[in-house]
Amino acid sequence: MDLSLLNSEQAKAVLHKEGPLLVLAAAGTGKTRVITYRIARLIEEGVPPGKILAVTFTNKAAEEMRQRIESLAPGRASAVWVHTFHGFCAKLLRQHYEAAKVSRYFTIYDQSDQKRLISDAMKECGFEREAAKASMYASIISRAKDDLLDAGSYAIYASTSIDPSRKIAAQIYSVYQKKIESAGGVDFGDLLLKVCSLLKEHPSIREYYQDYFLHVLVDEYQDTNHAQYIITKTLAAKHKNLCVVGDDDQSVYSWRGADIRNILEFERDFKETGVVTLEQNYRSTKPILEAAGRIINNNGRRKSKTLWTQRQGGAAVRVQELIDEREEASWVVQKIEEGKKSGHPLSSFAIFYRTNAQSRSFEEALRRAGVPYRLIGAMRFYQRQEIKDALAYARILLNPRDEISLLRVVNVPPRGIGKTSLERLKAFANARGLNASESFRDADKIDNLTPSCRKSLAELNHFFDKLRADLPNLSAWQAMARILDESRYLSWLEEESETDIEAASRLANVQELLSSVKEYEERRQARGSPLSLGEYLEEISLQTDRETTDTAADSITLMTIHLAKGLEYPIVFLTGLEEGLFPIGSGNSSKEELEEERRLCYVGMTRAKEMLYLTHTSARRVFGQTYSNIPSRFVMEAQLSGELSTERTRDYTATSAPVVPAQRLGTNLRIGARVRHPLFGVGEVLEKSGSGETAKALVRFENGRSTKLVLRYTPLEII
DNA sequence: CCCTGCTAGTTTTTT
DNA sequence: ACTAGCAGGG
Repeated sequence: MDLSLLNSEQAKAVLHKEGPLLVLAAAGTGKTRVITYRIARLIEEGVPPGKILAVTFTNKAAEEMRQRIESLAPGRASAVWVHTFHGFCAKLLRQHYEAAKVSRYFTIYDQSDQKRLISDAMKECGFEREAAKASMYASIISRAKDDLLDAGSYAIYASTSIDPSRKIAAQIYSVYQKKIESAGGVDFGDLLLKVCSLLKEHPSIREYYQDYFLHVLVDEYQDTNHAQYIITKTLAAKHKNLCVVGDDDQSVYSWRGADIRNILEFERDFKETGVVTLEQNYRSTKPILEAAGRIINNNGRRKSKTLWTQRQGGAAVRVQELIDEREEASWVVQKIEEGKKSGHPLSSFAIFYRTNAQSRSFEEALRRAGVPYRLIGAMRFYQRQEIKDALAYARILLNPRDEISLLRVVNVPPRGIGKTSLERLKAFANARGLNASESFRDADKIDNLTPSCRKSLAELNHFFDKLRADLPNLSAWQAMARILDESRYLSWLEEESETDIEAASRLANVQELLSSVKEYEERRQARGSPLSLGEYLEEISLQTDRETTDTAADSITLMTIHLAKGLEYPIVFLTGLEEGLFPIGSGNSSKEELEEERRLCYVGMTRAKEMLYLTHTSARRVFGQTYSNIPSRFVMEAQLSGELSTERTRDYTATSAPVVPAQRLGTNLRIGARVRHPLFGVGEVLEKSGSGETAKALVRFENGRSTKLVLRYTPLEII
């Protein structure tokens, strides 16, 4: 192996022999290179590839790592265990389903399935009126699982809490857990939690894996949650060859349970840890690194690192203020067109934003200008209704107890099985202590069903039985094709498409799903074994987005900053740098939350290789209402000189409070009053609504434009 | 049981 | 501003 491509610190990490190793790899310092070289080196030294476990967070990262190992150690990469945490856990649970007390053919429920089930659980507990809070409870339950609190432990914890909502959460958690288990399902948190209990309660299994994995490597260690920490620690306990790579400055997933302490305290947790710090950046120009560095320096709790580069020169980071999000978008598009003229391919541009909603104005501007773009994330392929419908059929075939999926498609296409019939089915099931799926086949015994409904249920049952019987002889694609055909889902969409454009696009998506199954199948066949429907589902239920295979077309990229982590682009636009948007929710956010926003900003900036633009607007429409914004404190922290907008002289910390105190203006403002807005000019108040913080006024301005303004956020002046 | 008009939530980030 | 989910009538 050629080590000459590594700098001395990288080489130190690659060549580190036995014992724990912490690699603090700042942005763009060759983190993936270190981890893949290290694996290749281990293989070269005689470690069997099959006894190396490398864990990543995203499927994309896992795929990339596998490819890079393959190129360094040809023919041996496939034996290395390269997985996401969740993928690894799913594999273990299938392997040890009995010991883990899960159904052999368990279904992995994503967060939308989870939310549905939680709403059901809430109804059952009598919290119907709080249905809107399902996502809140979903997140409470998920965080509890990340912290390894099962329903029982959470109830104990809740009983000592003074917060009454904890007790409600505990009740919902317990009912939810019963439901998901009866449906033979696991959610993302369960994957981790159940593996932890498996390893804890079965010493023989634990010792087997502790023995088995000679080396454990974890990428993006700063994003691990407590459960992942325990899994890692347990697996590496015997050989103590644990190598973690990460950057505390890029920890941006605390809302998902990530605990930054895992990386900050690694040296304390694992005795005699080797520490390597990578600070030489190979990605960005000096001005970009310096600006990013000045910003991240405002964070208190971090392992101090300073990015540096040997590269000389580089264009200054540019800040641009725009009137509103429309102007922001057209300015960015204009810059892209200029860049294209001077020879940059479209693939070298990326637009980043804090929230998905911001993508819309960019999409509109790009479409208007005829610039091709790729939107990453937003409406994920596998989360689309029609895709979930199609997959629900497949899930039921494999896991007949899967109630969620059954209820999802039982009347799609319409089969005359409505709410009332389903209620009766559920009641019938409940009386027998079963879930709806389990008593579904006994439909003929259920009272009060209409004959047509009874007939539909019987037909559906027959359809499932027939396909289940044939399933062992079918490949994933054959199975999917038959499912979509025989369930009449496809022909139904075809019919609908004639009158409904949305159905047409859903049909196109389902057809795309079919071709993507085919693709998977062919890729797998190349490796020698056929792909079963079960294996296909396993792969994609942990996949949030289908990797875009058609990268051939030259296009620019749009995505949230979170999704941008780990990527790089020559020219980056970091947009919407406004107080309240980025950092988001300013005012009432804690110091920790603000520091996470700052890390996110740092992540976004350090994606740029050649040129970085920061934009902010003075007014932005949110929820259909115009808010007036001040530039993000991050703009000031970057201390950029030159082309900075005039706002630079403002005292940001002092003005991060609302521009106009609502109380004063809210009470003084009369209908008919003449007001002045810095952007829209002079106008007249037509209506007032709301009170206190939500007080709004409808103002017609002299340019003819009428806008409802939230007084708290609008710098209106009475004249 | 299906359709239509209303209401309420949505926009923080995702394995 | 937009939409998904729901209540109430056909």
